[in-house]
Amino acid sequence: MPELPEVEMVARHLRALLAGKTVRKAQLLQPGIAPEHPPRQFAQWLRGARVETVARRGKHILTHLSNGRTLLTHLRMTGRFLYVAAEAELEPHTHAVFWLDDGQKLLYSDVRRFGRLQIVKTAELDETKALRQLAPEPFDPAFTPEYLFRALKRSRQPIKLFLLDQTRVVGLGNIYAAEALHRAGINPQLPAQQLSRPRTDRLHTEIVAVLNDAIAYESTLNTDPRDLDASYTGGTYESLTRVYDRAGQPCLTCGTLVRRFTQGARSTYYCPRCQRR
DNA sequence: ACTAAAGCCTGGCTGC
DNA sequence: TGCAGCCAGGCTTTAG
Repeated sequence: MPELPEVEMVARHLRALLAGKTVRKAQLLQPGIAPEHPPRQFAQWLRGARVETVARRGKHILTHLSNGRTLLTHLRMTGRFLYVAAEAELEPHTHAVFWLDDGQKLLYSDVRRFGRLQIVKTAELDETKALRQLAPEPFDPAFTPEYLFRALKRSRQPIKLFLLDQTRVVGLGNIYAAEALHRAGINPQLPAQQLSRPRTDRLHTEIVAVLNDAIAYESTLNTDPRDLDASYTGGTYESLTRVYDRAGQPCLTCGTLVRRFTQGARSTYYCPRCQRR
């Protein structure tokens, strides 16, 4: 389940693999993953386009093309790219194929078809629905403790749900939201607007730190750009998790048993001792 | 304006 | 053994 650090790794690897290369031909096999475009239109916009660079915004991957368009990708839960020889068999659940001018092809595969591809004019990127509402990047100077405090004050939601809302904070998913709250010693049920200013500063620090730690860790572990999906299927972030998916096991800080409960229809993990309201 | 919940999907696991 | 039923969860859409 790629969150910001895993998407960052995929974007970096795609950049290394694709920058300067030309898409000879593209094919959309499963139109449902690109609902904005007819498959032929999708293929036409990519054919002959050179990849200028690959960037990331939140959990979206932005592949900038020489024709003034950008391929927007969101992997959601199980989306992944594979970089294989042009004559290689297609992986199961391959929904799009991009033949490159280096004798390789890029596959987009997604078992559950939650992920989405979209092609937009690069000049209109910031106005697209997918990106328009997003909060500042956690590593951007605009993401300050003041920003976070003001956003928290406007919400009565439990803070865990607040952290998952990409219009307030970008990049956290279920795993890193739980980890950031654990590191900051905050109970996931606390109403967002009740977080004090000092604890907001601490939370801000831990959000940035947990994402940075994950990126640093995955960077050392996954150095081959061709391992495009190893960063989130190879058991990387699990090594960083101190509460996520550890219900019934001792908290790594204090030994109290980690608890799990359902919040917003998904599992929240926390330590009842370290994370008081 | 805000929050809550349903729906999208399918593989893997559990329990009968 | 086989199979029904549940679970995983990011995001959009719909309902309240």
